[in-house]
Amino acid sequence: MLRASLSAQRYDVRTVNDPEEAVRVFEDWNPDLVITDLMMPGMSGVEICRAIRRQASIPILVLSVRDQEHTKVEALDAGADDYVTKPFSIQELLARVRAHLRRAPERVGDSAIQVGDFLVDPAAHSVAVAGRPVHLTPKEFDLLLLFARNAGKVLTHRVLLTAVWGAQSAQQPEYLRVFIGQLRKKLQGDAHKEYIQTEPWVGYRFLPEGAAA
Amino acid sequence: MLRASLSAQRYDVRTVNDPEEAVRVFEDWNPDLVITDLMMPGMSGVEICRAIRRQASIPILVLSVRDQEHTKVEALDAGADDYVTKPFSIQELLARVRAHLRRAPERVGDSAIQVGDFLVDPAAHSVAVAGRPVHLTPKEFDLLLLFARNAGKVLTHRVLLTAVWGAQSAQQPEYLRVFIGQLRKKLQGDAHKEYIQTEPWVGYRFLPEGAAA
DNA sequence: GCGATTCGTAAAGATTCTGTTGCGATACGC
DNA sequence: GCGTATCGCAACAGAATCTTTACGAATCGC
Repeated sequence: MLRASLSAQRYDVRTVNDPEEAVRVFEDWNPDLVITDLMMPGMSGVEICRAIRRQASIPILVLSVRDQEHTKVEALDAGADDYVTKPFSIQELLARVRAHLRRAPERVGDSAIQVGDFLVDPAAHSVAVAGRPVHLTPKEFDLLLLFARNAGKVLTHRVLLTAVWGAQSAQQPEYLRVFIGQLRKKLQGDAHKEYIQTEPWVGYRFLPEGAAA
Repeated sequence: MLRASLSAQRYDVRTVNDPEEAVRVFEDWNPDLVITDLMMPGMSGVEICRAIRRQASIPILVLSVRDQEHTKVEALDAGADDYVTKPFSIQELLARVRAHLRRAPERVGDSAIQVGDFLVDPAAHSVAVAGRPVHLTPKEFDLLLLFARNAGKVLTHRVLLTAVWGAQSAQQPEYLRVFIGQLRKKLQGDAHKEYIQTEPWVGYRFLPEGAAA
């Protein structure tokens, strides 16, 4: 029924019945949005959220009969963007889908980013600076990815912290100081370039071209 | 109660009671997320969504006692990103807030302003005068941004002070004197132009084209 | 003209932020 | 089970910014 309604709105829809098929279709097809049930044979919806989040940043909409608080919180914190309790109105669901897709064009895809001296590949979790491969830990990588996607702009402490460490850590700028330091050290290499500028009281700015140190 | 819960999570919260105050606080303060009731005296939540969408792309979360399908659809299509029906669980609301803020860095929206000799870019926190980049501290930048957005108009002391230092500092014109002086010094460069004019007993006027000194 | 208020400028003091280091806890692979 | 890599967290010196004060010059009302 859901499928029919979505198709009627001229969305291109694929339905799957088990997690394995989901993974396969997901990788082959690169959807713009995922709607999943919390109860799936073999893998919970929460695990699905996490699995998708590792690969892509598309909106995830979770459906469930369960209306319990902690279930919702868990799913949302695992990366879901919305949680709709059954039974739900089709019109509402379509409106929510529209709302999430409205944001879609603003989202940078998960393809590799090349800016300035940098090549950042989210899929491979690899980074190269001026041709030289650099090994980054997951948190360092998240940080750099965010910078690469917003090259030239100042990212505030709060934005960086919420994106990498979660909203509850938004008041801990110590983390940032430490990881910015590590990133600078790893990125610098031989060239005496300064890739990450400090904007005191505000945040940091990433210059992929580098600035004379 | 909502305010207390959000503050407890160390969010910086402002509560308003009517649409006019909402607009004022919104413009002065530039929040990262808005939570609004659908029922407000004087302006419907739907209108609020539209009004905010015209200016910014931050997430809007609508609360309401109304659980009717067409109400939800209307709000979501008007620009709301989420619709939560009362009574709701605080934990769920907090989780939804986290989910929306997680997306925040992808929406660094404000576009640069170009007027006269000036290029002011809020996203990059950068300023250039006649092509020459100028470094400004945060307070200086806020001040210049306000001027750039109101080029040619006289901004009163009170307006400037409340915008940059907050309402409680509206009676401290010393701040202004000091910072206007610093701005003039930094902006002037070689060209002997006067960009900020004093309007005695009233305030200051910004002329992006510059006037002969 | 004269007093009162405001304005411009400089500098010192206080405050907050930043970069760095180090250590223990935890998770992971072998 | 063990070693390694990563993360969270605290402490510190140093830097950048903000606040406050002071004083001469300019402006206004009378």
